[in-house]
Amino acid sequence: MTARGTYHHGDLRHALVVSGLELLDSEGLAAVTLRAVARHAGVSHSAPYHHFEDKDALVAALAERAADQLVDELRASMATATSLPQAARSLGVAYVRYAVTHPERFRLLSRRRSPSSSSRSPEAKLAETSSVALLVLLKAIRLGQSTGAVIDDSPERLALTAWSSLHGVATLLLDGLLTDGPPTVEEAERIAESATRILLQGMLSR
Amino acid sequence: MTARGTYHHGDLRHALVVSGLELLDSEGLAAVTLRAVARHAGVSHSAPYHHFEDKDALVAALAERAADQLVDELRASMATATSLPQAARSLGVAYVRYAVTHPERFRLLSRRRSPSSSSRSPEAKLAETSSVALLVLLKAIRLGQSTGAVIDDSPERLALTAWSSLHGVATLLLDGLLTDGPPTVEEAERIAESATRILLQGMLSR
DNA sequence: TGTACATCAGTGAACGCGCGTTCACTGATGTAC
DNA sequence: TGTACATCAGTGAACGCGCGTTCACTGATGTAC
Repeated sequence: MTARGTYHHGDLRHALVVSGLELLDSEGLAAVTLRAVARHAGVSHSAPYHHFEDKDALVAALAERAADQLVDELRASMATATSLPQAARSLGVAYVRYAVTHPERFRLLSRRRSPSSSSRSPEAKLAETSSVALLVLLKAIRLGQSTGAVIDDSPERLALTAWSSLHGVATLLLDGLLTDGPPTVEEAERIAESATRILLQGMLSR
Repeated sequence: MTARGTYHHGDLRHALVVSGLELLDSEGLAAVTLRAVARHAGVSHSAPYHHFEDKDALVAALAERAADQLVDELRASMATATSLPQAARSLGVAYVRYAVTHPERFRLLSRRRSPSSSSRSPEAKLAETSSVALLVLLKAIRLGQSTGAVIDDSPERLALTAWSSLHGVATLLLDGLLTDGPPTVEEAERIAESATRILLQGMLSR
């Protein structure tokens, strides 16, 4: 039986990821160093090398976890929707809410791909994240077009425009440019809902 | 008479800013260290301290220059427009074009305010940058509303939605999520124009 | 159940690195006479 | 025009720091018998 805190056999990898996420959330990506993560987990600075090839691999694991979480929340937000437009609206709000409630994780996911990065996994996850959201938007738009409710434009272009707008809302909220002081979740949801509504209006036939 | 390269009396400060911007453009913000900038300018690593209080002050100067440049380009883009909607469209394209042609400068300007940062100047500039663009959007929207062409919604909300969308387009383009590979200026302009057009449609009365 | 042993997760000293910053200096610039 | 001098921009050695990574080690875990 492993005493708590020794981490022998198996749970240190998980503990390091948790420590890394806590450090990321509280002090930002720059504070996520191998030594700081090990320190935070109560372990020597060389211990992580038994679980991660190098620092990049640890950060990649953090990004992967963050991406999983975002995907889960986006999926959950759509679960209760009873119509596709409503699902799209919930998705938009959930996306922006994730950014505001987990700003550093959102920034980590938004980082550009570094050339020749060690692991491709987090990038793949990010692409998947985009795909999940874009797929819902596309479905809503195509359905709307088939009933004549949505204007006759390229559905991909419409979806990308909506997606861009939500990403812009999220980014500007994090930069503090849309609110006085740090945005509250309520403010963020209200702004996201408003933006989504205007976007939907712009895509409806007249 | 000062020999070229000695920088005695006056031009080193400027040369350091230029070196810093070149380093920023070519290798990103992480590569912008005091020592690297001095090296790039062909000067000892302690020379910058005669012109900048510390590293933050240098980076602040880079941000200020980048903000000035962006404001200039936004203003120039509007100069040739003959109508306010056209001006708004030009503004949107110019904003996204700046982001794509100067990605690292755009990221520097988009960074969140650091708490208790040394100089307030770049932040003020960034706010001004937003103001310049938002002001034009607001003017176009209010004029449109006065003639009944634009829907009767909060003009501030409409302007922020448009602004967010453009910022999102710019950010996603830089992250490579809207194109295969690095976006070309032509792709960026086309996407920005398309997004702006859809947004305008959404704001027109039916 | 007990004992010998192989495995391997975690340790801590050590490495080289580049960083920001300080400081006594030096030598070019420009001014007073 | 020449000379003495004050100024101060740029120098280079030095500092402490935290980083990523390596490596010989040790001691707990779990297995073979």
